[in-house]
Amino acid sequence: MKQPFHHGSLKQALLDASGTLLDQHGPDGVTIRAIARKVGVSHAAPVNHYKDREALLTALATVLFKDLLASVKGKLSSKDLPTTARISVFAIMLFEYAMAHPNRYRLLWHTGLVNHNDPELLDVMDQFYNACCAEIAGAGLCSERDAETYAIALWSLVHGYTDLRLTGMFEAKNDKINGRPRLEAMLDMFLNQSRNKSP
Amino acid sequence: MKQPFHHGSLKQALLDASGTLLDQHGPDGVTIRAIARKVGVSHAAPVNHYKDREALLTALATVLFKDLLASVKGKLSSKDLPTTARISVFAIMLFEYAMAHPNRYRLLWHTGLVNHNDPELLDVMDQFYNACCAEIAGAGLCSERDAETYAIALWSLVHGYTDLRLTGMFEAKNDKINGRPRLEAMLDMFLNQSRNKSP
DNA sequence: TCTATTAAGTTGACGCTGTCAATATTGACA
DNA sequence: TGTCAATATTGACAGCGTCAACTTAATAGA
Repeated sequence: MKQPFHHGSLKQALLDASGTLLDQHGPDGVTIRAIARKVGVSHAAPVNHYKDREALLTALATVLFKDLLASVKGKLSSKDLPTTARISVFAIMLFEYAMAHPNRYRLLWHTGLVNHNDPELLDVMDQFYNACCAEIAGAGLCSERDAETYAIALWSLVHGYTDLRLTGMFEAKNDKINGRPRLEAMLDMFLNQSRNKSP
Repeated sequence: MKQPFHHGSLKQALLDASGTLLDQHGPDGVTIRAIARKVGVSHAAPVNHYKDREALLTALATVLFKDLLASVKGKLSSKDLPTTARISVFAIMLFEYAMAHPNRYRLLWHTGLVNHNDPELLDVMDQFYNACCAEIAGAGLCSERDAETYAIALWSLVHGYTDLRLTGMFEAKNDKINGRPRLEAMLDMFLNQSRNKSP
């Protein structure tokens, strides 16, 4: 019963191995054959659990996104933070995740490898978006009418900076002020300016 | 003299074919062998002009980036616009370029295919960054000390929204307000808030 | 003008990839 | 025990990037 079939829980093992390969060798290193080798199974075994490489990487991206969302939500619910600080935490956690696990963050948005129309992935991304909107709405930084635009702007700002930075942008320049300090300065700008606005 | 060698100007022909393939089939469709077929040359001919696939795609990305920069600069110098409008033009042109040529925009930032440490590409990206900074500095929306942060924030905002949108984000939702109108609303927010700030 | 040199293009091979069809094995259930 | 379906293996195929060996062509020097 423990090992109901030949391998047992190959599906999960494939996901685990994929995650390791992703961290070590980047998205391009996560090949079906490499995964199979790592798990110690023949090169065609994975097809029984995932239709093709895209399906496997989409599943991996979904798991990673879920983890990220969970840890963000966890951190936000555990601490009792002022509303604008909550937004910063949200943004900074995203950025720090990407810096700690660049290849994971790259996979999440890799259109060539991941199917962003997959319902499961779409669902967790939607939850992420809603969490972002909730933070903005809760902060009361803008009119309710503008909340959605505001939330998208925040997400775009963080994702844009993160993505640019992962390509190496700004690295050659003032790298002591770039990175997280730069992000915090941008958030400061973004949030403080809003506070100066009358409701 | 016109055709100094077998093919003549194979190097340029390879670039042209790559551009067409990119538009039609996306970055993954731009394979060395497909390019060679399109030009009508053997599969190993390109190696005489580009060390490997990465070198070829990096050259293509450099050309595309140069074109984009030129058209942005052209538009900005031709019209006599108020300073904040100039920033919007800058941002909107970037976004519209990506919407008109999604695969080109994807290639520009595709870390797996393009070498973002290439000096030529680095140079044109630097020019782009400097142009962005110049617009911000010229607008006088913030203290000189904050200009760099402001410029990076603007670029991050536009790139982030563009990139998220290219993955299909926000498409299922209110798609009449998303896209360019949403970007304009975000820019409005971003710029107007700054104007309310005392100097 | 003839020849030597070198750049440019061809051919064929290698190992890698994803995917599929055919086959073998295993566990579960009747 | 015997059947069946799920699961894994094997082998094949086409496509890919890249390299080495070879052929062709254009230029440079005598």
